[in-house]
Amino acid sequence: MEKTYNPKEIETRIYASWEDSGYFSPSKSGAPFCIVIPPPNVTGTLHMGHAFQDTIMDIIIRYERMKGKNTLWQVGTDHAGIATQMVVERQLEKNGTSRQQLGRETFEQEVWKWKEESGSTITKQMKRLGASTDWTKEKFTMDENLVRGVTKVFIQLYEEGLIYRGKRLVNWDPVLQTALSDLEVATSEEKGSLWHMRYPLDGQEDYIVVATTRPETMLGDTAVAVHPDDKRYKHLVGKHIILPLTKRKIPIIADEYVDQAFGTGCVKITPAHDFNDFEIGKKHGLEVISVLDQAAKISQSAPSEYGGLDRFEARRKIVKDLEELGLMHEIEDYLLTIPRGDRSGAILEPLITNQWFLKMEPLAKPAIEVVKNGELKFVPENWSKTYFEWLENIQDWCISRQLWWGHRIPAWYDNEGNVFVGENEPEIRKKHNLDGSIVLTQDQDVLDTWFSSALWPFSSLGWPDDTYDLKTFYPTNVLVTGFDIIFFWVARMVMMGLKFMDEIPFNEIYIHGLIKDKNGQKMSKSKGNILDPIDLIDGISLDDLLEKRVQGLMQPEMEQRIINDTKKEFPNGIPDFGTDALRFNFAIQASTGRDIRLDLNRVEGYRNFCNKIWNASRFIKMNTNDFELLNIKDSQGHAIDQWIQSRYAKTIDEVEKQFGQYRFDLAATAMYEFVWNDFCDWYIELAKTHINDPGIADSKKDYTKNNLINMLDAILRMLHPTIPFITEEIWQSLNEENAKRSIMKSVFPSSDDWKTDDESAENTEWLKNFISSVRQIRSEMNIPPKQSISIIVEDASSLDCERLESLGSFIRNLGSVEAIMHKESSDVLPKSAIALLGEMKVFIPLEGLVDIEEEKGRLEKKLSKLNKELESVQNRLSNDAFIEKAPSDVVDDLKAKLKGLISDQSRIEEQIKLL
RNA sequence: AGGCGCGUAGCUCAGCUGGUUAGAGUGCUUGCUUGACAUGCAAGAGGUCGGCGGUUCGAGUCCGCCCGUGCCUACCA
Repeated sequence: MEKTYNPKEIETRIYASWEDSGYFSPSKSGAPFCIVIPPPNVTGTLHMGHAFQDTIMDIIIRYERMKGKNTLWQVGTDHAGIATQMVVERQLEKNGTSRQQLGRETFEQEVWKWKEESGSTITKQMKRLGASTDWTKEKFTMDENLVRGVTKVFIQLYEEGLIYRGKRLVNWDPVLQTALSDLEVATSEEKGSLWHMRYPLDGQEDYIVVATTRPETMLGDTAVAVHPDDKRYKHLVGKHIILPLTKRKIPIIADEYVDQAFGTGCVKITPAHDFNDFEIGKKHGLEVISVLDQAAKISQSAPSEYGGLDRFEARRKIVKDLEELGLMHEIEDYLLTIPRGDRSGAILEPLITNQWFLKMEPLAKPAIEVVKNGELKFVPENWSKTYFEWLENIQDWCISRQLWWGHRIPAWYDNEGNVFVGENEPEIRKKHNLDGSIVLTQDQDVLDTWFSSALWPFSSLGWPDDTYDLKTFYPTNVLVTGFDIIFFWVARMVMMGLKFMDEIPFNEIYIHGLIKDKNGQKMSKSKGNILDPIDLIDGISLDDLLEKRVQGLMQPEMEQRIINDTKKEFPNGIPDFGTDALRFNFAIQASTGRDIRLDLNRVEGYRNFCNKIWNASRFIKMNTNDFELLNIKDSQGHAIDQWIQSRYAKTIDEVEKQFGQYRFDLAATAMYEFVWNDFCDWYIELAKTHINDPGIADSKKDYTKNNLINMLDAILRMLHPTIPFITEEIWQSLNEENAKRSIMKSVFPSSDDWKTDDESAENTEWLKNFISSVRQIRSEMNIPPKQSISIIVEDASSLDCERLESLGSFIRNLGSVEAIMHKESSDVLPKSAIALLGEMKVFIPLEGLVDIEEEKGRLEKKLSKLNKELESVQNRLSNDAFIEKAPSDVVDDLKAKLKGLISDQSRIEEQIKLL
């Protein structure tokens, strides 16, 4: 072992050896256990959220693998239609071309090229994180079998009447020029205006006032609506107004949808450009006039002076024109909800277009049922509520996208517009008996990316082929994901799994929190607060970090702020913490909360933890002749050995319990505390004394030496799922046999492996308390650590005496005590500091060491603390209701405690008097 | 508007079905070049658990209201 812990060197070397070993592949023995990865965007990079999620999945997989399961962590990436197309288009733009100039086929080739170039980034990052995914089975959502799967699913759903095509109002992104599903709409509150416009009544000199946030849509108004009970307007229902600028005569209708209290109580109805208006239009048989084209420019169906104007230019012109006509009643500042595309950020436009839809209700019902009946569980359970809420109010899913990158919709049209759905053109011709004279053209659209992602749990395992993986691993065991994609992905996978596999895709859904920055802000490129997990692993200079954060900013005006914030938060850049430290940090932060704030100070703390493990191992190596296990006759060992074993057994039970309920934070805490506090701070220190005690026979010491090695081995195996690299490195160096194997294929420890001797364990607890008391006095009395002291004990029980006899050397060593004396009744006690240990008094003579007054002060402080507690205990015990109603063991415990407190109190008081 | 979550030490967070003196990491103070580790060791200070009320023998924990804060869903022009 190297003298210093150097994570980087260890980690890259070890990952390569794992990959070569083939250990990530299923062992094909034992019960199957499988996780499919939420496929990241193929051209993306790994962010902190991925790193966190991957760490959790890897902990689970490594744990189950060590438990002897036949494990598969199925890995792969998503083609991410919109995101990827956008990136490539931006690149083309830089090179002075566009997808339109290239044409569809060339463009697709360009995307594939880009995918090949950048697709490995995320893979490389995952490897740095130690992900034990089976890379030989890596899938991509546009792989051959997945394409076949998507087609098969589409055809079947179409044939069952669940997929249909229709001219509907959809969320339209005028920048990307594609339809989006409801889920891809991100609404934000933004400042705007509410324009109150006068609409002249037909044949009268009067007008009514309507309010709108979007005056440009007035060109497409086909009615004005009022509430049927509204007395102000009752007489106008059935009459008409003359729509300004277009001179169109449109009716005044009555509909309960109208809120009388809002604005004037009159609503303009534009069925082609508003979802509500569309419904009202349908109900009242209104004309649908679309006045915007796909780029959100005014279309030819509007008066020619507006034709071709961008929607916002049109707005300004219309407002101006109405003002000139004296028809603008009032303009009010207004806060409104703006729908934006979650990818492009463009303001969306409700637009009438031909799209493909999937009927959701029949699919949603069984998906609700499996969670209701407990077949499928959310962890934490509460998330099922969110899941139900969405599924119970589900809308049909617009699955077509006007993109070039994705799964092409398997539908063809003839010249008359007849639709044929099938695997390919020849098949369709055969099936429908269409001869060569009939021209068929394929639908130009592709499917929503989530359509193929919904099949992932089975398509990634080989479906529609009947593969070993599919047979063995479906349904998978657990899905690990964030709450932000419960609708997008989780619910849809459940629906598709039930529909096409007749089984749920996974038994449990573990929903974890989202990684936020130090200030609780979501990490995003635009905020400039993103961190690359690799930069926490390898470290990064401030300059490099700044460069990364301001590169390719969408809003360059943010640059200065980002630079300032970054300089403030990371004045010296980020140090290299290593993968294991980052993983341990993720594990210990993985509690049930929704936000996980990254705190580099904590990561540093866990880097120190790794360093601690490293050095403890070095110590053991040095003290055991290179981890050499000795032949021993002693089967029990010393009390300290029994104690650490029993602590270990408790810890491993705790770890298993917490892993079982996805509380990686509690498991990690238990491991941390055991390793550092129990093993390093106490056991190793005690073992030093034991091993170096010349009065003890080597045969006795050998047990402890072996125990150090065996405990280390068990600790490494316990820690391995969480911090795989350092544990592998040390474990392989334990002996020659290990060097040829891997800790990842070793057995996860069990408490059954350790006999625990409570009596020995208690002796050691007593010893710890004794040493702590001495140290406490030394420290509080400012007795230099090197200065040896003598101690005198009084009122020692026979057990105390026995323990002092057998464990005295530890006290002398760890407390810098030169002599321990028993006070005889005739002895005169020198002025001393006192500690109480049960019935026993421990005196430290202070002559020549410290001021007596100081000890007095110390005791008085102790006494006042004691008195406070005593008071509270007495109060409770003097309460009859408590005695009567509280469980007897609680009462008994408290009574015993009272006794102890009273004894301590009187003894301290006595001592104060003595001083 | 509805739903969900959060508010515990300076900071980042635990605290399970209510029961000793509310814990950890980090930071802070004091003392230590201890033969594994100063990425360390030992000791210590620091909290009226957001507020008010209720249930209970007993509340950080359960209930209600309020304040602050975050997220999700929804058709107010």
